Amino acid sequence: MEYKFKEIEQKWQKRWADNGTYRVNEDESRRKFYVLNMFPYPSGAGLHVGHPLGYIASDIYARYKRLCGYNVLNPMGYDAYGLPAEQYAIQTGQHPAVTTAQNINRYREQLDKIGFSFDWNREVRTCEPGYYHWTQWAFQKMFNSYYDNDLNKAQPIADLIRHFEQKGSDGINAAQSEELDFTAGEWNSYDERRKSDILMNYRIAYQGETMVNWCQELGTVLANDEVVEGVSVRGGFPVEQKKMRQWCLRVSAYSQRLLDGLDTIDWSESIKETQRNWIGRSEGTEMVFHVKDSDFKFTIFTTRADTIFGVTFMVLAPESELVAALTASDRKKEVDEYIDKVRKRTERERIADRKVTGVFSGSYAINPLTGEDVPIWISDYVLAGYGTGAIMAVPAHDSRDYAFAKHFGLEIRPLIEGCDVSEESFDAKEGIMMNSPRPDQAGSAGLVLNGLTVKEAIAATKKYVKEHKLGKIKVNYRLRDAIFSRQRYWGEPFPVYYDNGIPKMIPESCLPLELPEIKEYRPTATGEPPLGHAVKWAFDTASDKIVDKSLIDNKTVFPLELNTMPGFAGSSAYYLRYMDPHNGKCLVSPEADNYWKCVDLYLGGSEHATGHLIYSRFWNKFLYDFGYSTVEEPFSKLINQGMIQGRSNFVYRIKDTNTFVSLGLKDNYDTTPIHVDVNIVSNDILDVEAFKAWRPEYNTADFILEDGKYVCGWAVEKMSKSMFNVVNPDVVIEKYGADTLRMYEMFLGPLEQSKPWDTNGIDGCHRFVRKLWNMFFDRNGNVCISDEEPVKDELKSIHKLIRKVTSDIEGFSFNTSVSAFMICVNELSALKCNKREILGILVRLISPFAPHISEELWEILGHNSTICDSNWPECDEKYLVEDNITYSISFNGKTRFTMDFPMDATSGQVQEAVLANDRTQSYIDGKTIRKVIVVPRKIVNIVL
RNA sequence: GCUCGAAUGGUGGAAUGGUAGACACGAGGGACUUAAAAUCCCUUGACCUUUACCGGUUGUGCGGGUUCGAGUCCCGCUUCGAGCACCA
Repeated sequence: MEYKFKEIEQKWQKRWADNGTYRVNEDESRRKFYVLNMFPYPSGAGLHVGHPLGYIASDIYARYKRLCGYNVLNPMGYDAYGLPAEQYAIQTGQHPAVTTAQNINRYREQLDKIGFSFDWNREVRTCEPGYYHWTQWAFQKMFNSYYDNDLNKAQPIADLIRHFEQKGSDGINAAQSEELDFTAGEWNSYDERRKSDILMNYRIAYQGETMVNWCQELGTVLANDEVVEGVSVRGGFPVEQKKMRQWCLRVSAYSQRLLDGLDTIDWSESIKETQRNWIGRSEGTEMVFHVKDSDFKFTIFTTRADTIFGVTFMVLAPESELVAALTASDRKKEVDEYIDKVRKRTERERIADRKVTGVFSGSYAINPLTGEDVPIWISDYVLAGYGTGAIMAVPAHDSRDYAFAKHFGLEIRPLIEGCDVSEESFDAKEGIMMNSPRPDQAGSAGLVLNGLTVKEAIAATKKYVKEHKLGKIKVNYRLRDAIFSRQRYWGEPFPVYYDNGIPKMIPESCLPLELPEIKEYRPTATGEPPLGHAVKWAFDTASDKIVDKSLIDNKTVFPLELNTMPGFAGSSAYYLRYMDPHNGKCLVSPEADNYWKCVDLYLGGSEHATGHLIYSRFWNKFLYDFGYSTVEEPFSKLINQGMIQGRSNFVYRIKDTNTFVSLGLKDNYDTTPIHVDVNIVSNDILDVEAFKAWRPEYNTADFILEDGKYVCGWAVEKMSKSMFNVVNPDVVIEKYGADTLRMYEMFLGPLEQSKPWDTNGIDGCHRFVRKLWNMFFDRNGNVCISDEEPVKDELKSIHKLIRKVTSDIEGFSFNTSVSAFMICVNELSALKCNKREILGILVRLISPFAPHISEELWEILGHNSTICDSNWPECDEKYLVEDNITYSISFNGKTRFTMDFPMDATSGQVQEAVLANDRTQSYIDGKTIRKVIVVPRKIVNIVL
């Protein structure tokens, strides 16, 4: 009988949907397993063949786990807020909600054809009020919390306020933007605005002044990669560095926990390393420097306290608040000019163009150990955002300080024996220290490091600094707080209103605050974000939501926050929402959360290593602190599937003609390669007629063929429209069916590796699927299943497969499973096996990979229930015992001959006493064999 | 510059330290067929030897090392890819 994949696949997809086969509920009597894919942003281009790779892999795992008896949660949804829909709206006026819904429908159509076991009943969309309710809720919780460094967790801000009222800032060890110092009396005397400002210093979601790339013309903040040479990429408008009040999340408070958590989860080492890098923990010393002839003092951060005797100048970041205080009056003009110049440059430009620049402030600091005067400079190689924005410069042992010193002719004082600093600095943290001032010298202050190793010297200096109260040991992190405001329309509105300019939360009972309709998606004429167009919304909603309408009498200021949240807001806790997606009372019920706990297997691209995967870990830790999430790390195992790249095809046009020459002959001509649509090329052979019809200009094209064919060239490139190398899964399914597509995507190569989509190999997988199908039918197309007892070889073949596929799936080695299926089907076909028992095992093993055909064949085998409700076959090792085992006998390292030794069928042991033990040395025959090395189940080398 | 990966036939890729190249594609040959499609069988790393069978040499980016035995482990390179990058 013919394998009609289209009918079979439609039949089963319909049946699964009608019967709710993949609906899942919390069931305390069964073990749970939570499989999750990073949900997609539904783009207008639809899915290409690379998108489903991870979904297929996770679906295989989910189906496998289900057959193993687990209650599997395998949900899918959409990250629906995003820039493309908004930009499309600006161009066309089409509401982003409309385009997004269209795109989602298209995605769903495409996904449904692939035969996933998603529980669509649990779908979430981040742009729906029922969903973003909980994004807004979490934001409010963060606003109402601070991070207690002693307890190492987030706490209600009310506790902090109570502390301020009773004791002021004394005894507070909280994550903060800057160090504040006030008494209870002072706090109680502050007005509301002052109190609000102070609390912002501690809140986990806070408003802060941050440096941003501001584009006046576009009316928005731009990311660094949207700015080139001081102008916006889009439009070419000038961009300036500007301090702006923005909502931020105090992610940095969680730095240490984010770092420690990495040791508890099963992620790839490379992605953990990326995150460690991003968090950037560095342990060092903060030291206080007094300013000469002044009461002023400032703090620097260094990891090389040992180099204190090599300090020959200090450097401040241009943005540092210290600059104004430390600039001498006669240097003010030059300093101002320098600062002005620096301000115009974006951070990116600063990094790209590393010319040494700087200016002398006119002030001197006093080295706390030697009492020496040290000139204070200002330069943009010091960053305001890291450490204290000020450094002690040791040109001999830091390459950046070295470059600066060389450029401005400052002293370079080496501290390590035998190092040569005439050409470059000696940065390595190794060697023996020298050049400390002698103990009897003025300024030695009793610390002599000479003769110590760098490591010892760092420790000694730290100890000294601590004992003499010159500073303290400090851990710094590179991780910055996340800027959480966007001047956009298509995002979650902030549940925030302003009362005389003081931000306040809309009552929780009034959430969600819904996004209004607007007519114009650009910023307003007055420079407000797009939501500024929704004047009525901004006032009326506020008055609806806030009981006291008298709060909004001042109509010169919008009472609602007009910024929206960034893309990562909605994707930070969606895995929790899937557990209980329709709950209107809370993000997730404690019962559901307690059952599903965390994601057991998370699949997604590695491009989210420093974005989503940090933010959602932070978000979850925050929720965990308040008991809203039961597990501290949300994703216990992470697999990063590789990207599927495009495989482009080229034709070669002879210059200035309309003649195209085949690949093998192109070197005889002067040709230009031209991308050709991969859909009219098959196995690199061009469909010449389709090519002529492709574009009008090729209508009259001539061809120089080889062997009667036009052979195209190829290259691996990103899959994109402009390369004409996009392959749509629908087209593949139309031609081969979903089961073949699924098999082939897995067969293509290791899951975590990037690889090009090469349509050439798909025939092999299709052939395999058909071969499987044909095993169930005789020559006349009638079902031909036998109830005879399986023979030994059949049992052996199928149990080998059980063992292989089980371990492959557990190890995410899906490509080798597909090979194993092919081998097994070939073996069984050769044996003309049509035994019901064997085939039943076979289709169950294949079902996670090719669910439709498996269901159909399962039915043909006479089962009433779906294959999803069957169980995973178990391997019985007794069928795998070899009859005999071959040993190679080596002589001086060369294989001389091989011998077969019989094996005991029940014990699996070799029936030769002399070979009974593993890896033993034995003497077989006093004359010739000296040593026997036994490798179990494999080969035995007998060295003569 | 730093960190992490990777390197195996014409191609995608297999190989708990134990017969390298499974499986698949492509290619070549053959069977069936009026023909095509489909299907099936054989060959397929390179080189040498042989009429043929048999047999041999060499071979996993490069150079060393450990081992009876290395694609695999260790040391030192080369190249490619990814990420971070003035982080004191």
